[in-house]
Amino acid sequence: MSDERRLAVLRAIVEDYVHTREPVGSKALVERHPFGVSSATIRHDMAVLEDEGLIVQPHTSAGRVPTDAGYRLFVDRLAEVRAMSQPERKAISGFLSGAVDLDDVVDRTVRLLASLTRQVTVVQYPSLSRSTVRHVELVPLGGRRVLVVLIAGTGRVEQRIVEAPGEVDENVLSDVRARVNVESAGRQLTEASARLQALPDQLDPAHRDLVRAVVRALDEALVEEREERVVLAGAANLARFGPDFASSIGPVLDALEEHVVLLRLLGELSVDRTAVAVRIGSEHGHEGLRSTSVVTSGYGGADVVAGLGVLGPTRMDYPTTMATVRAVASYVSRLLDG
Amino acid sequence: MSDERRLAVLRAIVEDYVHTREPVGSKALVERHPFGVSSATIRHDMAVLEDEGLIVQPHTSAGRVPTDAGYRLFVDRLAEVRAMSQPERKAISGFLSGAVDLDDVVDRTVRLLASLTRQVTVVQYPSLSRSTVRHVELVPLGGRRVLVVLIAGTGRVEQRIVEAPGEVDENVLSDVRARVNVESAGRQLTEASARLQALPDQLDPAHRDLVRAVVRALDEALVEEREERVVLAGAANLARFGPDFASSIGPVLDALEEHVVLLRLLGELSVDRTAVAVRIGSEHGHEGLRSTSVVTSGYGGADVVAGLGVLGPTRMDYPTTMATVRAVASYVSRLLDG
DNA sequence: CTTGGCACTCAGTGTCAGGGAGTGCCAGTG
DNA sequence: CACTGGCACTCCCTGACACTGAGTGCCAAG
Repeated sequence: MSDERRLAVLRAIVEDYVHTREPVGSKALVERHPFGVSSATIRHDMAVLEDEGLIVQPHTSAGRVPTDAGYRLFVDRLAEVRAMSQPERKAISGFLSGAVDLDDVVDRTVRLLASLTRQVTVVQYPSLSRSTVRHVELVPLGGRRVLVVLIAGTGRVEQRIVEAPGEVDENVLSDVRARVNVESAGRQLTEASARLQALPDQLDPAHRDLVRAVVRALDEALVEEREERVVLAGAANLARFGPDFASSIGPVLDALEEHVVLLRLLGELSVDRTAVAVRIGSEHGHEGLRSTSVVTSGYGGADVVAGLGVLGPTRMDYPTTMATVRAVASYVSRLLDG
Repeated sequence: MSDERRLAVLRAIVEDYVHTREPVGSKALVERHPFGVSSATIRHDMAVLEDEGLIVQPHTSAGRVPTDAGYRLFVDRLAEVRAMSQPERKAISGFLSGAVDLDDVVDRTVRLLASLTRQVTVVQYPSLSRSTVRHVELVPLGGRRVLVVLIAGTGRVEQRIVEAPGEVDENVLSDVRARVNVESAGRQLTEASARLQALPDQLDPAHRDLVRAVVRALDEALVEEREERVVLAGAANLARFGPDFASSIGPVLDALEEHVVLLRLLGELSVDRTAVAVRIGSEHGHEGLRSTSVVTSGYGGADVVAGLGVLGPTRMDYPTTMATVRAVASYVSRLLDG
């Protein structure tokens, strides 16, 4: 049993299919690859591979196409990780280092990934969890409404509107603002949250309700880490995936609007969170994304704080995509660390 | 010359075509509409309408389809503006009033519009121009870098990173922060910008360079009004526009990624900026959007500060779309005003 | 101005045959 | 035992062809 050659055949099928987008047959295969055996032999190997569930034929008398399992084996054992060339690395770091603020970093990252991979890309905003509180601002909006603005150590900003129980007095607000900042500024978010819990009781009972409202809003923003935002780019590439993909385009667009789904995909990272993770076709268990694969990685300095990734047809160039995702994630991390 | 009936024929063609998505012929037309004349007569009317460039036939022996000019005339003179029903109004205001902050208002608005119209929707973030400065925060990021955060009266936040000429001293920064806020807080953006221009000269020469850098960054954020952000929703609806639209989907997705294009569309509002504006097919002069129409409106309180809109195939239900856009814009305005 | 009649055009559909690519199986060979 | 060449078979794809149906333009008559 030439186990070796059978895997080489699988690799060749994957590579050819990714390249031509058409089912690959035994004859074409021996012509393009120097196996040193005849097409009949390859046919036999292919039959075995099909028995193992690694390839299928769309219909009798057509070539073979890799299954999800086939791609999985390819990614795990056959793919040679392509190294990025020097100019590519240069281009990545150059483009990213031009960013002026956090929004811009995220924005540039997602666009860069999209243009490098020509696929759909997703970048998650860095999460607050490991971050510190830089400043808290309270802005009276007139009437009973107060805008609470939290500036985190990363530069990220959380906003929230609060209804006070009664008319808001500017002096009271100043007092509360000072107290809140004393308790939270410079501290880890979780610690700040704990300290703020105790704050209402230390204040003039008359303003307790207002303080409670403010604290609750802040606390929610801190602990819940709600509004985990993601940014998308390259949706236009969907149209370029080819006519065989056209039927899936609707469901995929649906999924892309469901940011919750995307966050889940980015959240389920591998054990080593900075490693590149690949989920193929039905592996990620979302109906609308059955014929797409997702390549993700964590990024963000010493503590990994967020994920980014690429989404494309299962028939994608895994080695290149994985290399690109890894390179971009590493550069963004370095940038945020510095 | 029964000018009257000819227009009625055009209206019927537009309505039927929007409904059936198929070229409409004279026979089908007289069956569905009580013109009181025969199909031959309608045929004659249609010939005239075609001469006037209001309708065309995709190929000989097919029904007629409205041209951009036909839709234009329909929108300008034939469409009866549909009123929103009571439950609809209730649903709109109910959904919008649940918003907790500005981000949430924009987010809910764009989703609401998308689900009501089942088309692609765009909402522009409220612009700063008429707004005031609420607070300016300076955050040392270590080394020579300083994060400048501008909180505007609307609750909008602008961020920017500045390289100081030398190591940043926390005390100096506090001083600058105080001065900047004195000069700008509570003032109109333009006025604040003017005042800040003069600030560097009033300070200790030793810190002038730092101050200049900060002021320049602030000023840019104020005057340039860069990063006019837009939010999208309903891109998935593109796939539902039907197979005849499938060929345009790529270019349209391209255009949607070019936020500059969208901003231009939202910016070119009508004379009365709160009125609903419609641009049909090639009217808006963007190649990729040749077969789409855009329905927009300004929104945002006493001073109109931003735009929102709907993008769909030229073959869209204009009366309903226009009514929806108008209603949503008016509710958001009211919400932001209150 | 309207109408019914008529000839014409053309997209869409269904059928059919031929070509091509690919497969599975089998008997033979080193 | 692995590999090979040969062969019959299956099924997609394409082009040709005819047919149908919807729609048109034109015209002579009401």
